[in-house]
Amino acid sequence: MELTDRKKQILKVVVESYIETAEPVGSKAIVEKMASRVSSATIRNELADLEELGYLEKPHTSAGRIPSPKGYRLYVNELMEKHALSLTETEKINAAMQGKMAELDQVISKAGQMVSTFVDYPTFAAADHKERITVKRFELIPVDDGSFIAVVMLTDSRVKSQVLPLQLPVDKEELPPISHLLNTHFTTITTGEMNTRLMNLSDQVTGQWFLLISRVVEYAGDLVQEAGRQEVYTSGASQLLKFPEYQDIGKAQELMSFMVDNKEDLPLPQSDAPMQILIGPENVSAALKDSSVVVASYDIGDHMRGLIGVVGPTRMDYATVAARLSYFAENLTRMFGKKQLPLKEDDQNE
Amino acid sequence: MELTDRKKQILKVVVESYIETAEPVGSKAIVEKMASRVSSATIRNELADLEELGYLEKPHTSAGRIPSPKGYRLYVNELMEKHALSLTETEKINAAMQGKMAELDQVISKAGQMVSTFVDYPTFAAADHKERITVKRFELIPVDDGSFIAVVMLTDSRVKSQVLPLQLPVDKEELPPISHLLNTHFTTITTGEMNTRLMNLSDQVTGQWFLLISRVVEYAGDLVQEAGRQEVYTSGASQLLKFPEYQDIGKAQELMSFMVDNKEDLPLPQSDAPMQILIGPENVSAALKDSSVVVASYDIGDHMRGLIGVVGPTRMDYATVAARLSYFAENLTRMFGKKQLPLKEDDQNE
DNA sequence: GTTTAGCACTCAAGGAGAATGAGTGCTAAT
DNA sequence: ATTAGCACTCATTCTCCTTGAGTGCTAAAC
Repeated sequence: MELTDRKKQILKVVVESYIETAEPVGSKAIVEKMASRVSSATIRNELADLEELGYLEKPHTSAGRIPSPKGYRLYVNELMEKHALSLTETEKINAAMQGKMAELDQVISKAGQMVSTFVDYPTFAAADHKERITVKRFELIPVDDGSFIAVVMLTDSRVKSQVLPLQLPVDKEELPPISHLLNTHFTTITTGEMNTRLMNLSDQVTGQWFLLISRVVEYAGDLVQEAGRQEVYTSGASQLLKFPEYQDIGKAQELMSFMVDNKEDLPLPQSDAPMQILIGPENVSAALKDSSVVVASYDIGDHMRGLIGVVGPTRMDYATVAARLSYFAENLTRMFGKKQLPLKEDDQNE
Repeated sequence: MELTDRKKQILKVVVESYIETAEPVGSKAIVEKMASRVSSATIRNELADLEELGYLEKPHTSAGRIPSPKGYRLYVNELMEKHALSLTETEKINAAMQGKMAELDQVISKAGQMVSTFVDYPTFAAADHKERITVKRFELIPVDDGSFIAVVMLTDSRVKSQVLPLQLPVDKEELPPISHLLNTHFTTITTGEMNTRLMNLSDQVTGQWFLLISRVVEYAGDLVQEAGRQEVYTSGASQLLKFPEYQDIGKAQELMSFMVDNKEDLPLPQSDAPMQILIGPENVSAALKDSSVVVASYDIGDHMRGLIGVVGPTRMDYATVAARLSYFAENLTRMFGKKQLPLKEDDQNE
């Protein structure tokens, strides 16, 4: 059987109507929304065909039709009209993005928050490192006899610091040579290598030095570890509850517990394309089997990619969400992608 | 009318039964759980009295009784038996607390998480500063011609740092005197005062210096501002959905949106006492009018107090929650309260 | 060979009673 | 003061019925 233009037209009407109302769509309703004047009986014949082809489903015999995941897929691929943003919409987005997204750590989560409020769906946000993060530079600052500050700069230009206390007093004069040693031997390597080098060092320096160095290396190791771990932020999760498909508390709780309490376990889709739409069962995660996700990615500096996913029922308003999300992602890349901003200045080729 | 011992006894049975089952409690069920052998008719008379006194309520004429907020209050104040933790419970808590709570920033949120998983209710966590936080020390580290690292140590011993880029190149030699200037003029003062001093400085130093200093002061100002702002963390919010009282999606969403998306707006109860129970309408926040909160506080260092609140329906298991929470809070104070740990070493009396 | 009118059929949703049963309040006897 | 007993209330559940939206099929019309 063939998928005629009229069948596609009908499928489009069904999808869009169902997205709007969450109610099964009947033949009569379709007639009214169609350009060409045909009778409801004709539509019914076409609907039967579309169902046989797998694009539509019936909740029960005497209900209208709802789109199947395959139906949504066709809609998204071929039928959906690229929704252009209105001037007021772009203005609102631009205004929102003016805000203070200076701190790199905050960019990712803030971006997710903004998208969530703007598309009216829950979102998750994360960042992918293209390369492994290591320590780029150490610096030690004396505080008093019993403690000092360790400053650790990572390859992604983030700088972390903490007061580290010591059992033994340390001479201020000794800190510069120690940090020199750290910089020459403990940068650009993995935590594993750090530990081996630390072991090798144990009989080459005084116990005093060794103690201090191992404290710093431990701290740096934690940082590298933590930086490598994918931090996932979510925003607007409570909006899920407003959708009729999550009125069933069981369904709601399943997804909700992922979104708010087990963000780490959310399997993030790989993002080769700038934008990707995952419909229902296309999601790997079982918790998302009845939901859809629209994911976009954007550049952060030269070595990181931010990821924003919009989560909703399969009946999500793909056209609007996709339009707004991609506009956001493009602007984020524009703002943070190049190494022009306060965020980033890798000078590895020095 | 008087509140006899038997009435109290009955009230206790009603509260505990209702906490367990979430079903109105009838006179017959009460008889079975009472020590003294009386008939259900007698209980009914007593129940009528208790209702008249405002301790109980009826959902409708032919249902059993449920406790009113006043009833819960009496229960919590007088009737509740202090639930002692079993050995396995304390062991589990102790084991959980061994974990890595080293980073001060993480202590607060981690504490909330642990309590949530341990009491099986959602929690919020925050920290209260007893004193205003200001900058304790500045340090500037050269990176390259175009940028430097600003290290800012706050009075609560947290150290924050960031790469700050500059338009003009800066001589490494100039950084020490600049940080000396910052340390003598911009520590221990409010952001407002920082700005006035910055203004005064404008015609006393070169434009070069001024630019650099104002970048640092701006950064420090943001930090102080941010440190002053109450950060609120929540954990386990999705557990709310498992309680029958939040099966009504409207109710659930109201509280949920506070817990996951507007944490900042959660009005935190003041914590003079080490532990406080707020029942239903005793909560100031309208969103919590039908819920109860058990709050405990613990010391972090000498100048901070952590706050953990357990959120649940008014039908919350006060005895168990209170016991576990207070055990946690005491241990947290033991772990972080004194200035012995990696966290804290204020030497203001030096 | 489409298209359409017409009709029988299906089935969820909603409403009206009726039965059930848990629970009450009251009264009169203990 | 307590209790047995009884009439009463009312949410819940079930059944039965109606309604109406929607379908599939057939036979005629285009």
